Amino acid sequence: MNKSQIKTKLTQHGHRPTASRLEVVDALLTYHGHMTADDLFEKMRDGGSNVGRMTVFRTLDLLAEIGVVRPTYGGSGAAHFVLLEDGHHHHLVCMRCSTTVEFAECSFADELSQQLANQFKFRIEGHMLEIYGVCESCQ
Amino acid sequence: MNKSQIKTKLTQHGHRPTASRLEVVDALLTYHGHMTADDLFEKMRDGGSNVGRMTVFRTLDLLAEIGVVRPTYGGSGAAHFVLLEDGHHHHLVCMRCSTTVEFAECSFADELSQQLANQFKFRIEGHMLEIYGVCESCQ
DNA sequence: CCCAAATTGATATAAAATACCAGTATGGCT
DNA sequence: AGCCATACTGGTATTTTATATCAATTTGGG
Repeated sequence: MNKSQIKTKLTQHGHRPTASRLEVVDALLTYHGHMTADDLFEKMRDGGSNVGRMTVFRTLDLLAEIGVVRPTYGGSGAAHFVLLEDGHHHHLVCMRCSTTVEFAECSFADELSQQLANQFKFRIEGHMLEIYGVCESCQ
Repeated sequence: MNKSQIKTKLTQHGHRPTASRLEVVDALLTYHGHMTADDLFEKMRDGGSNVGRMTVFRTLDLLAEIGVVRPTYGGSGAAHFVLLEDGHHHHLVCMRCSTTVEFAECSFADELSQQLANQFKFRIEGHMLEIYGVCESCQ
């Protein structure tokens, strides 16, 4: 998912692709997610941006609402946001040190998606597969 | 995963299955997860328990470390803990209102697990599949 | 039974998220 | 183009959530 696709998605959902919001999107794409709202805010500020902290929080919430990012809990007391490229994201996370590595392979089947959509009357838009384990250095 | 299995798992990892910890486990099993640490603490307190807030937090962290529960972010500012029955958990969550429904079907393949374990040198112990969408009443 | 080590829980502190609100920018409208 | 209602912004204050600290207590091995 690139910037212009996200911009379109904002518009489609009735939200304005304002300069501030697009700065947040740029920062997300640059740092490739997996950061807390405050981390992102600080990176942006350090990079010369004037976007306020509140706007970063609100924009991330908004992006979560339209399926661009998804908050996860890394065990650090703050939500981490991951970018849902093409609507999904998969990673391996260490149960001890929270080290996280992403991977592309996905075994989520279309038929399961369809079945769940029918059964629970949800419109399905994406998914995240999070695998837990213990990394090499924590074993 | 029942109480005695969790008790065994605590011992195996070198932790004591103390009365306080087992009270937390009982509460988790009773309310079937999907609660914040404070929610659980209050339920326990209301139920007559004298276990302290800190112990609830610490026990949940401990249980997360040994793979019994997993924190997720429900968009409420606090981590929600889900019980990983048999090491895994699958649910559908609404991107608008955060309504969550669980389901049993799982398409996570053993071969993918093996492949990831080899590739990243992780010892894999469980997973969570979180599917995003919009629920019937939010559509 | 005793002791070292683990655990507990109250309080204090820090960190994260939200509420609020006045000011600003935006898009639709004439 | 200019006006207006509405969306958005960003600072500060507040609330909520999580962690650190530490004395007291409990636990299991010897």
